[in-house]
Amino acid sequence: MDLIKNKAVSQVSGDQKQPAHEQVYQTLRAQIMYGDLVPGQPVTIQGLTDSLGVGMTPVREAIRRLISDGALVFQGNRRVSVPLLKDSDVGQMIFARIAIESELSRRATLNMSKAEIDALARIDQRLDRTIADGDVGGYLRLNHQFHQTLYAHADAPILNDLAESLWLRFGPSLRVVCGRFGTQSLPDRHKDIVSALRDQDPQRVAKATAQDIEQGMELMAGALSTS
Amino acid sequence: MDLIKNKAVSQVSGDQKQPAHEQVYQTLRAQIMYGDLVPGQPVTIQGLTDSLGVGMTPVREAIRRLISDGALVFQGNRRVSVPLLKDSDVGQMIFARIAIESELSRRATLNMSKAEIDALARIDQRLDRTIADGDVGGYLRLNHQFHQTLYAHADAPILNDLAESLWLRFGPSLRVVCGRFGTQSLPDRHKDIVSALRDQDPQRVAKATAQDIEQGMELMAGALSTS
DNA sequence: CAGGGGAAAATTTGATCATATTGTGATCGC
DNA sequence: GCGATCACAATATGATCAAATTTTCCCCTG
Repeated sequence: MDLIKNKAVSQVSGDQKQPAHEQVYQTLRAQIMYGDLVPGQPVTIQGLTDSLGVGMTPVREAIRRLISDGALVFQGNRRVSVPLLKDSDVGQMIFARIAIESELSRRATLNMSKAEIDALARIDQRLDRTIADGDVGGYLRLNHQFHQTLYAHADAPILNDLAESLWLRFGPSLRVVCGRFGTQSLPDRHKDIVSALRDQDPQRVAKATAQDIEQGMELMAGALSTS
Repeated sequence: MDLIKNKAVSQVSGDQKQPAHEQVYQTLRAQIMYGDLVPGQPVTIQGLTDSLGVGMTPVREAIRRLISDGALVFQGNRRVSVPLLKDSDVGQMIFARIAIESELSRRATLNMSKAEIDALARIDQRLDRTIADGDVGGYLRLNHQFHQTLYAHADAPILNDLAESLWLRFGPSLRVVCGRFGTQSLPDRHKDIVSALRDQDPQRVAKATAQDIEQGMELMAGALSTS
């Protein structure tokens, strides 16, 4: 929905001479990660060429990239759709996210200045407001931004790629869960993370990150199994 | 080198009407993982269309997928090349591989029948022969096949994807190391893995896998830092 | 005579290619 | 050494072909 709108926005925003296939990739990526596309929903090339106003080659390339990312799945009959997670998928993700993102948090801890920690705390404050307002879209974006900002300081591009790949996979399902249960019940261990960061205590930061992840994912697992 | 040869082979082998972009992807993926392409070597679209005998659209799609896999890197000026690992990259990979692949081993242990363990042991025997013969290409393929076969029994597609992504990233560099030091010095904890599998001891399987990974990766790290 | 099953046509979507356009790097002249 | 021009490679589009799904219509059966 409103795919054309997004294109217009991306044209206005300060993008200078980025190739079209990159634009399409970023646009679709955001739509998937923040749940604008429903799990199970089919994604067609021609539909995107029409709504985005670009040729089919850039669209095809963007779709291929997203398939390799695990953000889209190839359904055999050369149909592509947004993946729907199973219970066992969530279990694997809990394990992988805790392993990788705890390590990213640990590595980031000693690299962050006071100002950078403050910036992180400000993101969390805005996040609280979205939860209070029941703004699901805002919550998804800011929650991702919080973790992304933290992990960026770990200076570990490969681990970062792995983490991003996982976020991309559970994004659509998380949206569904939030839509069903609202934002009130969402856990938020971010206060603990920020506090541990100020103390420069890598172990506590990693532990708090793991708890944040586990609570969020368990909630999702529960919601998916009762669907 | 010999890109046309590979195409011919893939046409002969039992592939029935797989789309060309999938073929190209598989071909390039194998060439990267098993080190037929040297790190730092530029990859051009037109070069591949000529050597593979297909149009540029399938080639473009395959390259995009491999970039998302981390198997190729986009060098900014719309140049694409095989990545060259840095020390810190190897450090991240050691952590991620041990975390993910140990878990895969653990999960696979109780799922494997006696016959399947025997098949794994046979792969390892063939592997020993390639080491004795100094057959680097054969070693890379069989080593991968050993781990891949083991992990396939874990029934964990997401963790499997993550592991494959990592293998794809260090493949070219591993080839370089093997080429420099030969196959004699390569570690092989596979005997321990098989033995622990026969005992149905998940913890020992995981431990042996972690040791196998650590030894191999440390060797690679040492070789890369002295280059 | 009505309802359901199946086959064939039509529409929709995907895959590939050929071509035009644009941007980048290199070379040659000043 | 610096700047303009030239050549080449990548990007993007539209056209064309192939495959799959859906729809429709006819025939058979109850």
